[in-house]
Amino acid sequence: MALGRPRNFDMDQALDRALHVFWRKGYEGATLCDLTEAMGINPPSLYAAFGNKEGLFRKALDRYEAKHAALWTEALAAPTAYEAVKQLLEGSANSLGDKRNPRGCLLVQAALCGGEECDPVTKELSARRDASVALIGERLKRAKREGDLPAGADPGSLARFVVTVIHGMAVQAASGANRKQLEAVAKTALRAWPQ
Amino acid sequence: MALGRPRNFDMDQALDRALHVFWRKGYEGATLCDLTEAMGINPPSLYAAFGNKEGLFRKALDRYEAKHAALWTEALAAPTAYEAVKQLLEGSANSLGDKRNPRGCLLVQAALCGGEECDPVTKELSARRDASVALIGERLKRAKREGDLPAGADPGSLARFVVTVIHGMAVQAASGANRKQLEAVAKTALRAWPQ
DNA sequence: AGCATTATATAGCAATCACTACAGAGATAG
DNA sequence: CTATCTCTGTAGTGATTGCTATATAATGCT
Repeated sequence: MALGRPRNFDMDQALDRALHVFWRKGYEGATLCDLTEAMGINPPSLYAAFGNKEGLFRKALDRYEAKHAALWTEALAAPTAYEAVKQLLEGSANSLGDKRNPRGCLLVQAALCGGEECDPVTKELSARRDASVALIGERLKRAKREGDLPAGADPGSLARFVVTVIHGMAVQAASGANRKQLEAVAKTALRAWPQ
Repeated sequence: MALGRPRNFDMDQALDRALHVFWRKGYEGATLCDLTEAMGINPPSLYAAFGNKEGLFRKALDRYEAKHAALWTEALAAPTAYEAVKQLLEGSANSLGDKRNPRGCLLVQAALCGGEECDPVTKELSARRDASVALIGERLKRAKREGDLPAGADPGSLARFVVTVIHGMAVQAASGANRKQLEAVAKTALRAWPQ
């Protein structure tokens, strides 16, 4: 067993609470007072466990992505590229329309921009959003090789379009759009599929 | 002429400078120190002219929208609904890809979420974004009455889709997407047009 | 000139920010 | 038991936040 006094709180639960705060208020908007209160711990415990505010945010971000990983891996494993994108768009609409969660998407609204002190966070979020473009792009390149996409189709542009719509839905969700409206957007976007 | 000591700075230029700061750093991220320095004035002058930080932001927001009004009015005045939406999407791609401006869209990134003190700003931005959905929706309803849209088309959903793509492009632009990539997204989105 | 009025510059306000020094509590090891 | 180690709660750190009190400068009116 570990030496010294044992930790008095559950890491996963505390991280979930922190995630919830960052999700609602963004990186800059979430104060340490907000965070410690929601996590049920005092500042020294937070700093001992997570380093600092940015470290806590990165852990919460990992947790956020882990919760959405299933949707992405399952969607991208679909037999056809169209089916994969359909699952991504509809799954995103469904998730963003879930009223049990805070509105919107953490990767979009936590720090689209901000003061200088949150520059690394802004860059990190940007990189993770770009990663999803690359992920879909790889799936669509494979589809093109397999003849699952018309010869004229551009996997890169198509991937960027899909992610653009998902992030646009995240903005809509942040404004209060409901699941039905988001599903209609997803359905409309699918009409852009080549042939 | 006005009574008392005349103002020593140009309102429009100062507002442009403030807009630029809010555009890059968002509402919370822009400090009064950032703003006064960029505007070339001292805090008392700012407060005398604009009331407070939120008042200044609202004025900057008006100025931002005024600069984009031409694109919208001209696009919505196009003879067909398709041409109107085409101009909106391509115009947005062009504007968001302009490297002379800060990245992204002020209405999206200034305060998608935040601490409690910026709640009215978040709501104001949300309302203005919704207004653009309504604006396009009205144009598309007219198009349907005129037979310019198929009977099965839903003007409301279509309008929300268009705005969703534009806001998604704004997120892409905030991450550094260039004009060419944004134009490709706009082109792909237009394929979703009914019939 | 003298007064009223408005803007400016200096300087600093209370409140809040992210973060930490310190002492004690709770565990293991010997 | 004592020694050692790590976590916890209290209480606060200096820095920065949005904002303002005060005195002075610059104008028009009489």
